[in-house]
Amino acid sequence: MSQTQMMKGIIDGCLLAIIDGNECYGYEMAERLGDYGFDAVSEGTIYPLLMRMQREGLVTSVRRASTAGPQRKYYSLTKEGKQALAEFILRWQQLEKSVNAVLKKEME
Amino acid sequence: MSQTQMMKGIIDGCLLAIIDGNECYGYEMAERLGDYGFDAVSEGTIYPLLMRMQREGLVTSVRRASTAGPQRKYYSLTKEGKQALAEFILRWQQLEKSVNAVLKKEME
DNA sequence: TTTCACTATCTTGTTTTACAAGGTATAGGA
DNA sequence: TCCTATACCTTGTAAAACAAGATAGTGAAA
Repeated sequence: MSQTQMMKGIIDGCLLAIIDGNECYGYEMAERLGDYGFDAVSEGTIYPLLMRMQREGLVTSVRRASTAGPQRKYYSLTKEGKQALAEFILRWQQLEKSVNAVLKKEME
Repeated sequence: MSQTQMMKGIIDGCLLAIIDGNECYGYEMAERLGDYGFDAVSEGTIYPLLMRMQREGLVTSVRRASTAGPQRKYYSLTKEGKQALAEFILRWQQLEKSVNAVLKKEME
């Protein structure tokens, strides 16, 4: 069991939350997740995820010049994306509750 | 994003916790997870997981007769299994902290 | 001036996960 | 006798997360 495996499906929601807070681009999202305490999330994970979420209509993107390198692709949430984020939060809270219930009940 | 995807890698740890609490068999673990608030976890998920964990030396099993059906396969944790459980708990707590940090910081 | 480090995106191929669906078999009750 | 609940397992599928590496722009040091 790696940290990796526990991440599945959760990064999506966290990306939505970050984008909702403020228009953001992939490279920065990876850094931010690191700041929040996640194991370094690889770009090979983030970019395909962002592209999938765009395909699904949860986010839109615009390219903008950077002062320090190639163009950035800034993402924003659509109405569907905001909805998906709200649903993610509910599911996360339910999951948190369930796992903690198992750990608490079984660990004493 | 389905509930499913958020589960990845977490069921393992919960099964270890359940087994640690008390010797248990697969069919019952599925029921218990349901009781703890998880979406019904399919047997197609649980049995392969248990077999993998046995292959990895985290659990051992013994067959015992049941009063109400075919033989049950009771699982117990090995020393390695207890170790894996302890590691899971740490990783879970770290994950919980990180996700909540993202949600809190970005949602205000 | 060329080379290095950092910034930034994307692709390919692999491993693993979770599951749906279905198979097998035992026991007890209607 | 047949149904339901109990109990285990297998096969095939879709998707997730990543490692590794390709591509390219910028600026600063050497």
